[in-house]
Amino acid sequence: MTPRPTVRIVLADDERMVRTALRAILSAEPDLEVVGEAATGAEAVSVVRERRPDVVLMDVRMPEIDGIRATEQILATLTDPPRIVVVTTFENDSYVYDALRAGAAGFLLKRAEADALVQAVRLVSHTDTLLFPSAVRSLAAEHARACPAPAPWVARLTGRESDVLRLMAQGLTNAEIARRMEVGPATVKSHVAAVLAKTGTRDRTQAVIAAYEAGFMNAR
Amino acid sequence: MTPRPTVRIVLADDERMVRTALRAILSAEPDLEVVGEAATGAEAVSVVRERRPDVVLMDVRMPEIDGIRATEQILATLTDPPRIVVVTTFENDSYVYDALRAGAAGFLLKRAEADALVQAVRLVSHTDTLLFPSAVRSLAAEHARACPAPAPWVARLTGRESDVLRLMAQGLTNAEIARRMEVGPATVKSHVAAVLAKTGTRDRTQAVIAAYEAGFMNAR
DNA sequence: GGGCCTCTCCCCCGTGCGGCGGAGACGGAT
DNA sequence: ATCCGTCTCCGCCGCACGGGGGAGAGGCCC
Repeated sequence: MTPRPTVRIVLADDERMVRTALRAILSAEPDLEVVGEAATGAEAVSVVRERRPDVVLMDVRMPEIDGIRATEQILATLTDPPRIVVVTTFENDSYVYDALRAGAAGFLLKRAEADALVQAVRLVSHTDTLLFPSAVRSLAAEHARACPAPAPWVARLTGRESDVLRLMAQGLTNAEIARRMEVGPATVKSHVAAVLAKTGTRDRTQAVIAAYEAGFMNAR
Repeated sequence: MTPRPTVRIVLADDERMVRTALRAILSAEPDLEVVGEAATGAEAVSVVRERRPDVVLMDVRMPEIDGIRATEQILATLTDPPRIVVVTTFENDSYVYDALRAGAAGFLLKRAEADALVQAVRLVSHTDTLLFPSAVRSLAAEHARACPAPAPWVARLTGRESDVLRLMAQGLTNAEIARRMEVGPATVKSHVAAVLAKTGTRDRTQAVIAAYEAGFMNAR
């Protein structure tokens, strides 16, 4: 393997014992170096600004400023910011999503084995690769929910009917749709009726709901 | 670090050169051993069944059966299945989602550095940790889109107004909502009017759209 | 006691909407 | 040549909906 440069690490956790444990694990590796610790989110921001580490292990729950906000602040204020790995106890924590949105480079469970921790830090330090607990599965499941297989009726809509439904789903009245499509209002009424029939709905509101639920609005 | 047991690996990729390159990279590590190769999805399934590796590096695009289906079959038919890492070329491949749904333990880009590859294999071989390319960001972004920060008007709705909007967004008429809430139709009309005012919409359809766009339907 | 908000309910009125039935024109299938 | 699907448009009818304006009961705050 290529000779590894030293990875400079800052630990942010409000519990001293956790920091000590992490330091012990990481310091045992010759290529990893803990260059700073912080017990609060605010402290984390200033310590990172000062020590310029390669990687930050950030606990989510901390006094004053939580790990998510601290992550945001670090990424927003520093040029060439460190890779931030968010650490938490429970994997179905909703913090996962917040952390990702905040720009965290990785996510780790506290129950992870020492070995995994060390390799995770190395991995995240020199790649754009995110690493992740099995909580990603729920993310993927959520994605599946957000992008359901298009309902059968979607394929049965004619071109104009799709256009009409799309405009309906933007809250336009029949008259507005007619103007937008440059056809007569009566034509729009016909298309709307066809859409209602094919979607099995009784009014435009239900049709719009069907469009959303079918992921019709996400397509194209 | 703890003494590492040997990680047995199967490579599945339809291009011989890719397999050769991966084998060269992985074999350079004393603790990694390539115990089999496959050029098609079907072959991958049988080779894995035969060699019982710890980790499979699976290309998505392969003849006969693609990597996703092969992953599904392996996970469905084998007890104590290997950890499967799906490999692809482009990171915004929609295969990412399919791979996760199929139960892949990890996801790697072909452009990943050798170093990252080696560590990824080690990491995935002995943890339940998924590792991931920056494509996760798009997943997270998608999640953010599906769960946008609630629009300011959401907090301004009273309890009953929220109830009414929720039922509106299920396609119910005012009369149906009234029955469902066990109040008079006139009451529902009042609440609907309040909802329209607070959401800045002009009819129930637009209100329902606002509810969907604000992630109001995902809440609770 | 007096505001203020919420929930409840009433009236009238105009209209956008959806249901019904029909029709002419174009084009592709057979 | 015939049928079928699509797009275009017409009239009529009933009603659910939304706007406007109001009102009483209960709770909360000061």
